[in-house]
Amino acid sequence: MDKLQINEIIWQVVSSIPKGRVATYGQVAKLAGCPNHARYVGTTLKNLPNDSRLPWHRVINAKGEISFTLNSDAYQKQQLLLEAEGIIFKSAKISLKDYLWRL
DNA sequence: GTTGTGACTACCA
DNA sequence: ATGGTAGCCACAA
Repeated sequence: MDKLQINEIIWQVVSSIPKGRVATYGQVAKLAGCPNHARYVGTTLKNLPNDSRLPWHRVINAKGEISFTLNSDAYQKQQLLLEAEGIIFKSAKISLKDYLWRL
């Protein structure tokens, strides 16, 4: 299993996250058949071209937060994309964890 | 080969 | 609940 295939699987898993739901890096790694590679998922997403159609914004960390430094422009961009899908987590009662992708 | 780094996690105090 | 820490592992320099 070479790494190009791993990337393809990761892309496939990410693209299969239902709209309006989110998944953690660990979750994606696991579904891709690579437990303990949560970090690699992040690196992979980082390498994505800007015009990629992949819903990378639906991938968050295990704490149920966006994995960018708070209020960085990348952070705000992701938050915007999420809100565009109806994922609002600024509310006191609702956090990103409430949108976790469950099978 | 070695070292440092990171869009991560699970534990533990 | 919260912060620190130790695993984790691919990748680039």
